[in-house]
Amino acid sequence: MPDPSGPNSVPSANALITKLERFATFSEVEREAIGDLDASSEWIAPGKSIITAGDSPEAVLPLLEGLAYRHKDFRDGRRQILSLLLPGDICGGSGELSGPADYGVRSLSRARIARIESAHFIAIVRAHPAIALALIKSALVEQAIQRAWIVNLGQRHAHERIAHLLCEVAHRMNDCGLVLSHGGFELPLTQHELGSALGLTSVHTNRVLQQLRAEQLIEFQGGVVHIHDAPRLQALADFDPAYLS
Amino acid sequence: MPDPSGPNSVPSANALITKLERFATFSEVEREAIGDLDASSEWIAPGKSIITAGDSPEAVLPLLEGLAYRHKDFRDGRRQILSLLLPGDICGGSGELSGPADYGVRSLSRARIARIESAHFIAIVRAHPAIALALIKSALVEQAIQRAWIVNLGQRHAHERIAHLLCEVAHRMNDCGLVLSHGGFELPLTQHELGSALGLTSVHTNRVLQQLRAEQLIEFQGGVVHIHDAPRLQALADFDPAYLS
DNA sequence: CGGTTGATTGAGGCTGCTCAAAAGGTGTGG
DNA sequence: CCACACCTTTTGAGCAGCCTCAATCAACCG
Repeated sequence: MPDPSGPNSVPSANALITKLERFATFSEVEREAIGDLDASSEWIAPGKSIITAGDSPEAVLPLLEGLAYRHKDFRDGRRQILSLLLPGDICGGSGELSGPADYGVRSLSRARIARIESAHFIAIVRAHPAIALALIKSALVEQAIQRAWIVNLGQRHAHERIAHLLCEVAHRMNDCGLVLSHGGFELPLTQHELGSALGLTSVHTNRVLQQLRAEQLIEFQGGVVHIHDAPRLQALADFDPAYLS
Repeated sequence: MPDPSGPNSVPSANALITKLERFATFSEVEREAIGDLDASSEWIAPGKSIITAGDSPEAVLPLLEGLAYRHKDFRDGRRQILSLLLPGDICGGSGELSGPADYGVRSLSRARIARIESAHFIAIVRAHPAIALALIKSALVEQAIQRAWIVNLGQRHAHERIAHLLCEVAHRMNDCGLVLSHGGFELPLTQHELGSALGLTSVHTNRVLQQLRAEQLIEFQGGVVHIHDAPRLQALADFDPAYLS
């Protein structure tokens, strides 16, 4: 049944469905239940706030296109980036599902965000066990990623931290089909932001990036990452991609 | 309908049900679906391995009584404690739900662990949307706790880290009814293990604990924690308990 | 009482931080 | 097309929080 491309016939596959289908097989009924998120979606410019700490959007906000990150800011200026969000990831939510956000979310690039009202989201989960299971599995993978960050911040040295984060992102970008033809990928973080994800200052991040560049391991410029020697980078980071799936 | 205390009539309330009921209201049907975990449970001595990294237990292992922790070990001896597990928490699982464990789990005290076969667990989730939702909410809280650890490790100084972790544990212990009559609680970690949770060496952990003790903030000895000045400790840690529920 | 584990103390060193400034890039307005 | 502002990257110098190595002390246990 090729090309049912009449307008409004079949909702276009969106990043959320694509991601959840990594964890479960959905029937057409379930795909329709998640529905046409394009309809509710909105484009956001780079660097804009999607969720502010303390917000209660009363909805679930999946990221359909573009990149974003969660972050926690201190009053005194310290800032920690908590996670990088790729298409299919859920930026956050609240309402019946959870309390007000304990973090903010910002777009890294032009990004498209959908909006599923909390009550509707819960109704979907109640009605479709396959979706509930996929969400649980997806949450478990997200926990594994967070554990990897805990290990990174708690035990690894600066160059190991950078290496590990870039290995993780490279894999996740690949899963999202976001690796460019020449093998690099777009990651429009400043060195200051990269440092905030790694628990390092921008000064130190800069110096270590220069070392890694000098060793022909990676390149990080203009918001594009090139990994020149993946095996050596993975060895340096002690990276094992098993946790990402 | 008081006291149906005939043998094998109503499964005794267990810590897993108690925890999930913080997130949803269960009917008797749902409580029975989770079932009598006592039957499948086993006591484990302190300091024993419950899950070994790389394991695939093909089951979900809820902690019913006692304390445990997840940890990741490096070949070179570095170790990071990833989370503290209290009664009601799920130590881990694998099988259809997730890949092999990327972490190990050890008991901190005498502990009772239940075992729910993966296939059975998935059947329960499929059949009971209320349980699925409670699991999702529970996973979201666990993610929030992990984010707090990321912030701790990435941005806070040693004394702030210790303060924040103890605030978190005090709250969670209280939720589990594990705060002792005199206000303290049992946390049988060595200073070395506490350091492993905080990304610090045991030597530095020791010195900072002495400072906090000297400032009349806390006491940490013989596996028992006393918080002498909770408001000041929370201020030091910039602790806000909202994320724990 | 020796052995083991954990807490404590000391001295010295390194990773990563702070403060400060300069250099390079980019967009805007005159 | 230049001047200017702004942001990011880069570099330098000095400092400090935390680490490493090592030894001692205290408690518990067979």
